[in-house]
This record gives sequence, structure tokens and C-alpha cells, in this order.
Amino acid sequence: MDYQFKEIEQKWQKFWAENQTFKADTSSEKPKYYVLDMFPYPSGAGLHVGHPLGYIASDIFSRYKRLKGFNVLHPMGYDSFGLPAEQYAIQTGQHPVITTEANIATYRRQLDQIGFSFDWSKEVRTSEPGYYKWTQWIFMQLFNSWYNLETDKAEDITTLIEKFNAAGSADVKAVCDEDVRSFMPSDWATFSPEEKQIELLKYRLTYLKESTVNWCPALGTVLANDEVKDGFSERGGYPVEQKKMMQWSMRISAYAERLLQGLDTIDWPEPVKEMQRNWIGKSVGASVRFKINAQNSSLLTQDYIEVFTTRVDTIFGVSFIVLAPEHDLVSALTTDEQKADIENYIAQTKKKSELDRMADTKTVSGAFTGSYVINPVNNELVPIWIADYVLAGYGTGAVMGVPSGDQRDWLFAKHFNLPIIQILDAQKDIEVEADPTKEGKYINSDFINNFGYKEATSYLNHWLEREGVGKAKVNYRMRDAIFGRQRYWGEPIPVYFKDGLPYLVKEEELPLMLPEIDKYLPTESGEPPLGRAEGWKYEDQYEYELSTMPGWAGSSWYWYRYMDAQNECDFASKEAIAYWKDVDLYIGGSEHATGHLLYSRFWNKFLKDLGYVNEEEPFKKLINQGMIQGVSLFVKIIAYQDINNESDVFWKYASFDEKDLSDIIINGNTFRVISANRETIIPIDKADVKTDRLYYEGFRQLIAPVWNFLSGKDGAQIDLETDVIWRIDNAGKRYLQLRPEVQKMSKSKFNVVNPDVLIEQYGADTLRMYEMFLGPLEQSKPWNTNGIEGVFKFLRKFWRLFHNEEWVFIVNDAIPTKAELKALHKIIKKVQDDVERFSFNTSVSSFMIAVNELTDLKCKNRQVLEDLVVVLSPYAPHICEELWSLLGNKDLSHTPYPTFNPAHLEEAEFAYPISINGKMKMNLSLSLTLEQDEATAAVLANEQVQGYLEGKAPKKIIFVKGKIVNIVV
RNA sequence: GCUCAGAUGGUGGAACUGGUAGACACGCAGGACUUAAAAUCCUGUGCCCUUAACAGGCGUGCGGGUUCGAUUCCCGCUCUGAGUACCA
Repeated sequence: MDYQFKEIEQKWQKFWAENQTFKADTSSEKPKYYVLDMFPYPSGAGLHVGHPLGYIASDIFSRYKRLKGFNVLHPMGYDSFGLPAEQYAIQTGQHPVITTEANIATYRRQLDQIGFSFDWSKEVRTSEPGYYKWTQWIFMQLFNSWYNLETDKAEDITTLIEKFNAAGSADVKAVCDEDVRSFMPSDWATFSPEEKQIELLKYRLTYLKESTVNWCPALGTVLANDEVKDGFSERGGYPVEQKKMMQWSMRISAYAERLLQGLDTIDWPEPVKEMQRNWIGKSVGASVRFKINAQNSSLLTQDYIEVFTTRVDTIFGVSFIVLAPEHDLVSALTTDEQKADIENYIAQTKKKSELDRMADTKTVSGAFTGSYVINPVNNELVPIWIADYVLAGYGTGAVMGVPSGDQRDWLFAKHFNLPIIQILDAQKDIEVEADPTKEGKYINSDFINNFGYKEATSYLNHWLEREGVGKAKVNYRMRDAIFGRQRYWGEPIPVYFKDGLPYLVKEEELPLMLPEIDKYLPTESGEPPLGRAEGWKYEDQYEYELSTMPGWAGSSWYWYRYMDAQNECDFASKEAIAYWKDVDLYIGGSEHATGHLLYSRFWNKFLKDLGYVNEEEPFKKLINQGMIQGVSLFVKIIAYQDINNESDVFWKYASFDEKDLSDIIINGNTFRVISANRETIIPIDKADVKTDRLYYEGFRQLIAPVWNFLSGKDGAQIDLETDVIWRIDNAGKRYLQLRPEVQKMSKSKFNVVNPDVLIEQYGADTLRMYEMFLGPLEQSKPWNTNGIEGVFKFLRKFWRLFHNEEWVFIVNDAIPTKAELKALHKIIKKVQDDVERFSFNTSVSSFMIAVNELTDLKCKNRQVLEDLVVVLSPYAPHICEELWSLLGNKDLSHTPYPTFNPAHLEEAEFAYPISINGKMKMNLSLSLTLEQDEATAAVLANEQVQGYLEGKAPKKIIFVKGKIVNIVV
């Protein structure tokens, strides 16, 4: 039989499912290996060809590791809480559970037909009570913990209470809120239970905090930052405003240093590590207190302004202090004369949106408060300004302005005519721009004059500390993470409120089930959807927390649940965790670099501190697969204005590359182009991609999406004959020139390619190999099916190796020839080298070479072909299983990978490339036993070589054994 | 602006530690089989010049350098993509 991929693939997929071929045991003689794919959200659109790329790579790796004798855990599941199902529920009233189930079914069907070796007995879904029970349980552990800086780890809250009982707050070194109280043990004893709760909440690793959220009144919901674009909701384009709300937060900042240090211990792509480093944003510097010298100091809550600086050495160059306009001290510092100025400026700042404020970094603005501080190092008076380039949320919301060393400060000083003081002799051209150099010796700097940078910094840090006005300090940019959203489709937070204070439900009451509600919208009073749940009260009287957990909750620990997915007593058994330890290989997209991958590391470290897990880092090796992009075709729409009638604007379609669009004549009238950059997307399946041309007939069919694009203009009517500037091809047919553009594959771009179609046409094995053949795994690349035929032909050729002309299966038991063994062992070695370094594309080429060679050798040798089947099986498992069983064998998935024998690759001779002055001229076959002297003699004795030398004497001869001969003349 | 990644034929890409650049595949051209087409098979295919052929020149984004020898290492630049952005 010819290669019947459809039957073969169905047969073996059924076989694997029925025999639970890929079920991983939690105990084994074999070493463990854990291969994990990033948790997918089962979207309604199903899989497109980009999704399986990483899964195919991880599957090849898993299958390869099984052959290499590892006990492999390779699970799959669904991060099934999420916004799209909820959005659909809002629109249609259908419960998100139903949508989610249906989507998962589609996903599963699509995954199954690609032939993945997942252990489905360990499937998890974050939206199932049996799973989210443990997400809630982890939340409770966080609530019950505090971060002890002395032991540098999280501890149970009871150890904090013990400290409060024994010694009050003085001894406690914790990561906590800024407004914690100082008290003696005797005070603690007199606190009411409520007072104690309030105080403890300031230490807990998850706590309530007033935070600003993106509130969209039209949608009645809170949006994540990435759902907001330019101040409008991405979906629907409704205005979004900032609103303050009490929100749950996670004290991830406690782990900032460990999250940073841990990066050095894991094998991750450098860009991801770099992104996390930037996100954590560690700055080493100093905090300095400047004493306030103000008129109405009675209004002040403190008599100093604290700044954070990374250049404490420049403190003698300070010529002003700038506070963020939102800084608490601003109103108290403002003098009567400056009051109007300051209020005016604050009003102006408030008007500017967050985005304007960030985008407009060029304009210098600010206002003087009228007050001064005293520079502690030289007792000079320094004016206090406010300006919006200082951010309230970073450091202390105050900076010291050193114009000679910092460009922003320099611009500010220039603009407001403040002094620019040179502080290092190496600073150049500080009248033109700031010079941030650390070179040279200090000048104008009193007691650090003539010091160098390092010396000055450490001296000043000590000096400031001794004077009690500052100290060395490390600052992190990373803020605590908001943990909650005002949505329905998420894990309920296991908390109820009594007298306005949060308390945990009892552990045995978990899971706290997501209640049924009538509509998936906020209540009339603006409370989250859970507020609609009838009679949903703790012990029938206390309000539950109404927000649910954010998307990242369920995905921050899921790899542990896979180890022991059915466990009802623990999130995973001690034995399973001890055995599987951590993820050896994690494959996924780089879009999770600072979200999921950071939160997961945080929860992992926390669980380790409490002794529930054993590893400090969850993911030992990470690979980012590149994005498979889609190609969209654009047509340009150009607006023309009638020069004689300025109010009349016409939208016209035009091809690309129209020359000189400044003035053109249509229908006898002169028009001026007023906008030439509106573009619309043409669905790829309807356009003729090959020619990038959209013909008149095709355009007629497409008119609807283009129409929608235009419909912003009232009464726009398109006359296909006159409003479109057609090009004419050689055959006289009208067309528009389209511009192909590479973009993310998405439904809205009409460029999605569904793998089902390809599997139908070529089969899963071809799809698997073709996706790998496209190029390096990490690289992003546009999808095209140009080469898929080649891969399909390869599999047929491979199939034919085992068959005669009449498609009868035929192999022989002869002793393999030297050439056959060479071809075989080349591929045995190549594939193991390639897979170990995740270079899957190169092994596909090598398989083709091997099959070409064996075909040329007319090899029908059982021994050779059997090994070849095993080597190819991780890539094309179905065809290999079929051939393996035709060869009379069983259990291909756990067969040992063939042993590479270098002896088969050894050659007696090598065709040396002979170069003259580094240019390759010819090949000359020489015995590999020859050393430098014999080899050069043989080369020089060759007539052809002498011909190239043209009688000149060689100056030098380079001989690298087995590589090259280079003659220098 | 900053950080990171990248640039090789008509296309996707290969060349792993400095050692024959363009493997493998697509596409294209020619041929075989066929009434014809599809499928399949064979041959050729970096560019340029010349040629009947041999042979020659140029070639890994651009300009330099190190080296017997550079796609690979170093310096400078251009372009593309990704991330990030008043972070003190």
C-alpha cells in the first residue's frame, strides 16, 4: 500500500489513548524528566498553526527523552478562567462553563489529531472546583504569612505575633506597609482584636490596599492595563477612567532580591532574564533627608524631604529639589505668593492624561513652591519645585536636582534659570548638556574634593548615616501586584468581612464555590457581578469578598498539580513533589516574560519558604518559541478633496505605488490628496496572494469589510467604476495592487491558518515535520505552506524504503554494508546532537539526506531501517509506529534510542580542499594517516597543484589534519 | 532615547570550536512517461563576464581590522524586529 496517512494516524492515536502509552508513574527506576508547555487558554477560535509549534517541539523532545531512558512527565491542561468566555456570557447570557467546555472540546480534538504524547490522566483545568480549591488554599497561606527579613523568608503569621507579644514592633524586620505602628509588647496586649487585625494586615503577604484601577463605566468593569489603549477600552473603544478601589495585593516586592538573584541560576533566554531584571529594576543608591526651611512649618507633617538618588556623590551639585505634584507635602510647602502658580500647575497636570504625561517628555514644566530645604552637606538653601517629570509612585516621589550630571535636571535648570554646578573636573561642556560621567576628581564639593567616584560614594554614605540624615539604600522599581478583578469568571477569594475587616473562611470549607448569578454584569450599585448572587453570605451573615482572582492566580502553581492531578488531600503529594521536583524544560512564548514567569517564580519561592515544595526555582530551562505570523494584504484608501469645493472629501481606493499623489485628476476634476495613510486589510483567503493583486471581481465580493471601514463617513457610496483607481494588467483586467504585510496571526486580521485543513490534506506527521522544518524554533517567521509538499514527499519516500515497486512491504536480513551503516550512524548522531540543542529544523534536513542516501543505496536492510524508524519516531510518530509494527516489533515509544558508533563514520581518505592564499582551488584525496610533512610533500608533488603555483615557491604551507591545506605564495 | 535579537541565492533556511559558503527544501527552467493533465522520475539552477567547452571575476547588510584563512572574532556604521521608557 502507498502511504495512507489518514488510516495510520487514526489507528495509532487510538492505540496510544487505549493503552495509556504516555502515562507517567511517580516512581520509577529511570531518571525523571519534566517537559512542560505553557498553559493554554482555550479560546473559541481553536488552534491556529502557530499554537502547535511549541507543542510539537516539546513533544519531539519528550518522545526523544523516553527513547533515551527517561521517565517523562509531559502533561497538558487548560487555564480556563478568562475574559473571552465571560465577555461571551455578558453578550449572550450563556454560562461561561458551557462556553469553556465547548472550547476545550475543540482544543482537545485538535490536539489529539496532531499526535501529541501527553499524559492526559493528569489534565487540569483552573476553573474546576477541584483545582481552584488549591488556588484558594495557596491564597490562604499567603494571607497567613509575613516576610521576615532576618531569616529572609516567608513565615507563618504566628511567629510575628510571638514577636509582638515578646518585644513589640521594635525587633521586627519585615517587608510591610509604610504606615505600621511602633508599639511596646505591653501596648500589643492592650490592642483590641480588631486593632490587631488591622496591624497584622499591614504585614501579610496578601493584603488590602487602595489602588488605582482602569474603570470603564460603559462596560461596567475594570480593565487590565493591556486592555486599555490610549485611554479607551480596546474592546468597544469606550472611555476609561482612573478609579481608586480597595484591592487585594500580593507582596511580591518582598521577593524582589531573590527573584533577581535567582535569574543567575536558571537556563533561560537572556532577553527574558533581562526583561525580568528591568521589571524588578534594582537601583543601588542612597536616601538623603533634606531639612525643610519653610514659612508655615506648623502645617508640615514632617520637617524633612527624603529623596532617593543613585548618585549621592553629586550631592554638592544640587541646585534644586523637585517633588511630584501629588506629593503629600506640596500644599504645606507652598507659600502664599506661589500659591496661584502651584495650584495652576497641579490643575494643568491633572488635565493631562497619563499617556500625554508619558509621551511628552520634551516639554519642561514645573512650578516653584516658595520654600527651601537645607542641603545637609553644605547647609546651603535649595529651592523646592514641583514638576510632573517626577513620579509619585517611584522612590519617595522626590528627587534632588543635579543639573550638571543629569540631562532632565539640566533641562529643568536651563528652563527655570537655576544654577548648574560643576562637581567633577572631568565633566565637559556642561553649558551645552549634562555630563553624567563618574570619571575624574570632585571639585566644588567641600570635604570630598579630590576624591574619586567610589571613594566619594562610600564616604558620603557613611557620613550621612553618622549625621543621621541618610544612608545607603537599595530601591526596586517593582511594585506589589494587584490581585483581583471585578469580574465573575475567576476564582472566588476565600475571604469574608466582619466589621469591615477581612477574615479567611475555614480551610475545610474550601473550595469556596463560584455562585450562580442572573447576569454577568456589575450590580446597579457598581459592585462586581458576585454581588448579584442571592443569599451568598458567609455563615448567612457576613459579606464575602466580591472580586475574584486575576488570570495569573491559577497559572502560578499549575505545574505542581500536574504531578498529582487527582489528589484530594493536598495540592500534590509530598512524594510526587519530591520525585518530579521541577520543570526540566519549559516551552512557551516570550509574551509571558514579566507576567506569568515572574508570578510563578514568586509563588514557588513562597511555597518553598513554607516547606511545601523543595526547589527555589520552578523552571530550570526555558525556551521561547517564535511567533508564527500571518500575512495580511493591505489596500490603501486615499482621501481626496475637491480643490474647488473644500468641504467635499472623497474617499478613494488606490493601489500602492501610485506615483505623485499630490494632485491628480479624476473624472475631469482636480483633487488634492489630504490623507494617504488609511489602509484596510483584505482577508487573505479571498485575495490572490501569489500575485498580490486584487481583481475587480474579487473586490466586489470583498466590499463588505471595506465598506465597514469606510462607514465612518455618512452616506459614503462607492461606485466601483469611478471611485476606485484601477490598474490594468496585460490582459486588460482591472486590479488593485496589494501590499502584503507580516503580522501576528489573529482572527481580526483575517490571516489565521487552521491546522485541520493541513492535517486533512497531508496528515499530522507532515504537519509536525513541516512546522519544525520552517526554521529555528526561537525565530518568528511568517507562515507559508510553500515547502510542505517537500516534507510530504519525504515521508512517502521514507515509506517507499520499506516497500518494493508494487508497494509490498519488504525488508531483508542481510548484513548491512559499510555505506548503509555510515548513512545510519550519521543520522543517529545528528539527531541526538540536534535535539539536545533544540535545533529541530536541522534534523529534518538530515532525515531527508539519510533517506535520499538509503534510497540511492537501495537499502532494504532490516537492521538499518529499524534503527532509522526509532530515530525518526519523535518527529513522525504515526508512520514510525506503523512501520515498527510491520517490522514485527512492539512499544516503539519506550524502545532504546540506537547507540551511535563512531567507527562507522571513519574514513581512510579525505578529499582535502587545497587553497592557494586562502582561496579554494581544488580537492585532493589523501590518506588520513598522513601527517604534515608527508601530506605537504604529496600536495606539492601533484601536477595540478604545481599548475596553480605557476612555478612560484610556496612561502608557507598550512596543514590541518582532516580539514584543509592552504598554500601561501 | 535605552536594552536585546537579527541581516546569507528568487524563497524558507544550512554551515555546531575560525577551515570547501549556499546543505536540505520550495520555486523556476529543460527533459522522460502520458492523447493530455495531474502524479512520479531525471538534469540544471548564487551573481557577473566570456565561451562550443575549459577557465576567470565577484559574492554572507555597509566600511575597516586581526589571521595563512572570517558568514563565524574585534571596531565603526546602516537597516529590520521585539521589549521598555521621564525610575532619580
